[in-house]
Amino acid sequence: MRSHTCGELNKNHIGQVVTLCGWLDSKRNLGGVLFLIIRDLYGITQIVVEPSNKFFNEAERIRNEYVIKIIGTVRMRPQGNENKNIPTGEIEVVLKELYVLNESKEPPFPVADYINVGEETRLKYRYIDIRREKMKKNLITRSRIANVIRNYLHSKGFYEIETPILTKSTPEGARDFLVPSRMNPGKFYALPQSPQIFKQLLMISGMDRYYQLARNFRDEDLRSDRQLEHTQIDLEMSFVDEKDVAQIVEGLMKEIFSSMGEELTIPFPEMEYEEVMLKYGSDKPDLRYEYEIKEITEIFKDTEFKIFKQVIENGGVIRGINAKNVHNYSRSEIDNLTKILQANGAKGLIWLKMKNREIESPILKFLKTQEIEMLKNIFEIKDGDIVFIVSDDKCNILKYIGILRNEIIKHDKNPKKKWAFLWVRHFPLLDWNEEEKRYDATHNPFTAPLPQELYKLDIKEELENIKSCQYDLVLNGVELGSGSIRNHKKEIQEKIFSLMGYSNQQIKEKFGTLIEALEYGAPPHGGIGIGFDRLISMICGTEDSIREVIAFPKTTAGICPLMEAPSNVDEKQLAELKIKLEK
RNA sequence: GGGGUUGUGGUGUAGCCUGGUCUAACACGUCGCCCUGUCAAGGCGAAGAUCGCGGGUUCAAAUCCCGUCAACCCCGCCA
Repeated sequence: MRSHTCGELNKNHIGQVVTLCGWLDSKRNLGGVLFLIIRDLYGITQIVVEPSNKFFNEAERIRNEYVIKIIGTVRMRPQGNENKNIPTGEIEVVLKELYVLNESKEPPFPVADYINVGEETRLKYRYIDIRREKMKKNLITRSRIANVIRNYLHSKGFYEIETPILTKSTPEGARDFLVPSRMNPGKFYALPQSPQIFKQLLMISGMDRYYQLARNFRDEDLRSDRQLEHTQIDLEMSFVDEKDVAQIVEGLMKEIFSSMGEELTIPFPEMEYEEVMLKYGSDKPDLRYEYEIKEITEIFKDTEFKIFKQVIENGGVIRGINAKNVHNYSRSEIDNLTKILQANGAKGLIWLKMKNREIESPILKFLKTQEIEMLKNIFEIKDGDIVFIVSDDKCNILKYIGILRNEIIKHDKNPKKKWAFLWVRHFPLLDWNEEEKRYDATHNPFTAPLPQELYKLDIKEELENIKSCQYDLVLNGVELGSGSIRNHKKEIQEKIFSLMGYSNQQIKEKFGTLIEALEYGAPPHGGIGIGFDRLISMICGTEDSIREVIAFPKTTAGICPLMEAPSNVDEKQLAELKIKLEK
């Protein structure tokens, strides 16, 4: 139907008669001469219509977004009239024939990137929104990266294996989406929260290396970085340890970023969970920035400042961060910071400034010269720096310091790195759930304890101290992926389930298949799931919103304004499912 | 489940705090006319909004109050 796309013509095509198809992007009628700009996925091309042209009247009539086909001759633009901003800017096509393939109503918003449009309108007319450059670019990037992932993993011996969408409800973390079964009235399929059990079964099958760009479903409230369904780079490998998995993931990330023209250094830095919490107050610190937390409890062991004194007497700690001199914090900004911390349970926030070589602080009168000197040393305070200090018990302080560091980062516009990857390793295996009076798996119940920590499974006091083979991949302060070496021994897996409060009966009902499979020669195995939407949104720079890299996302209320889903269904459909709706 | 922000022609915003001057402003888009080298074309003109919806306060409500709906952000939740 067409000889070329709207993005490829240049001076090498001069003299050729070409056929282009696309949408009318804009029309500039100068009275005597008429310019039509035709657009398709690949670009835009200028069409010239002279008044003598028999299609002039027809060309004047067409409106934006009409679908047209044109035949014309490529020629050089007159000197001085080239448009350097577009690839086809040195040529234009002189119209010979014009066909309107379809008309269009006036679009609800102009198809132009520089026009701001509310998200709701964009989603309702997503098919028009996607005609715009940004959305087009994001979706193409997404597809290209998916291709890079597939090629890379295949080159490393992985096979993509599809797992069921209609499957069984398993008590993982989130609420399941349920699908009633017509052939088995009263019973339900669940949509998978992740292919976790299937991929472990595939390892037991001997598939050795599995991956899938898998859709995961979770019936929980949405956020800018959360949808009801999301895509995950899901992979699992047999006969591996943590290093083997890390190597594959690092190679994969390097390949992905390199395809976008970004060079990554591998291996990525790694930190123990305990260390990262102590240093950054978060299990997903943004390491594009350097701000490090310092322990200063010892400095104040003889302090006269009441609050610190009390904290220390109660076994608490005092920690602080030098926010440097990157931002001049106003009084109201400090107040605001204090409020944020107080909202999270902190008693307050102490600051310390060095201005013209003099230390300023609301608690200056309580500070001894010796203490000030020690603070200067430990925080390496330079003129203009501001230091923030919080104090509380050992547990709460981690939270405050994490919040504090994030707030400091918000005021710093100059990251030291563009991409800061980090492995956080050896998360605790179990977490006491006071409400339910049982242990939760901190990440995933299939995670194996570190081999040297296995003995602690039998010691009640040690249960919360068991370190696991759980690792998270963090990028720029975002939890990008999470994985572990799994339990391949039935006895250990059963023990962990029972610590999580499941009776033998329940274990059999909920996880029977996996437990049984573990008895038939399950190899040591492990893997990871990486958030594909988040990865793409970071690469596309869409400010944390994964909706910008998903063709047809849902609103925060879980509604698709385009399809108007969810919707009512016929009585007949319900009757077939033996379901009655109560009014 | 809780908190916050927002809702004004087709689109994006101003006006709201401090009610009257709002007969609702601006930009883009749309429509008409003019214009032979534009390219986010330009000039002149026009149409287009009962200010999300419902109630209340008031002589008077886009503006204040209550309720409600929707969108967005956050907490809870999301191994």
